[in-house]
Amino acid sequence: MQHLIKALKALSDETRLRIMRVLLERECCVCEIMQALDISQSRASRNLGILQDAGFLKARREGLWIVYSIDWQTANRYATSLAKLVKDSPVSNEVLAKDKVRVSRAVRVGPRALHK
Amino acid sequence: MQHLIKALKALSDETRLRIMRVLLERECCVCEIMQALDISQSRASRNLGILQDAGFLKARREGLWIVYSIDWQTANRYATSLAKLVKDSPVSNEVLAKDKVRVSRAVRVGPRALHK
DNA sequence: ATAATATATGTAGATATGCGCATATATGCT
DNA sequence: AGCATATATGCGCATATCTACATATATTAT
Repeated sequence: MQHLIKALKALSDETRLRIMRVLLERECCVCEIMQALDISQSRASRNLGILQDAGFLKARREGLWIVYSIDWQTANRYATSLAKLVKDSPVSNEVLAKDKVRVSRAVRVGPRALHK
Repeated sequence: MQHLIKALKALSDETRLRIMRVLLERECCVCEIMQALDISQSRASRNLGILQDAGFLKARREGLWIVYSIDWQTANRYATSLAKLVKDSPVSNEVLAKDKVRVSRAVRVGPRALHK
């Protein structure tokens, strides 16, 4: 039951749902998530970490960057079900729409270059 | 997005997941939930209220009792999807097993009779 | 080795959540 | 009306959560 609770808790947050929606578009490094959601570096990193810990995301390093993406092979089966649910939920939302536009323009340029 | 968050938050709590599991067995009044989970009256009532507010449960009055059950016709479509997810999640768990036994023995006798 | 850069994390403060206790509310009975 | 019973809710407290700021860690290039 704890795995389910962990997955549910991880998802019950606006920032993290936004991250999930963005990562359903395409994989991103931390700095691209910052740009997509227009949030701080620590906020992006921490929330990505929470989603990963709950089994939603996997990460790989590419030089200085760490690229996060949705883990459809995760050990936490609840995470997969919930990720599907999010994917198939047609939410028309102002915030999500903006995120989508920004992620399409996001580039792999770090926080320093974004002076944040 | 707020409806989804509300539903997810409502479910990400052990007490409320236990309540959902019990109500998947059969409808219950507050005092039966108290017995099934072995929790206090205010705790049972409050958590039932949270689940109802999130769209998971419906309630009807029967004399002094208020009977809660899972609302499969709820206005919150996310609640339906999530309720199905919970229903189809085969969790073998000590706590849930005990709840199941206790709810099978629970009777419509109020808090007063349970001296709580 | 040093510097530059991207990401992770310790800390503190603000806010949210969950619970028990006491009390309010609603219904049914006499 | 008055009383008994079942449920809801105001309140206070303990704990959890979220964020920004500052700093630590890891990688790459010189």
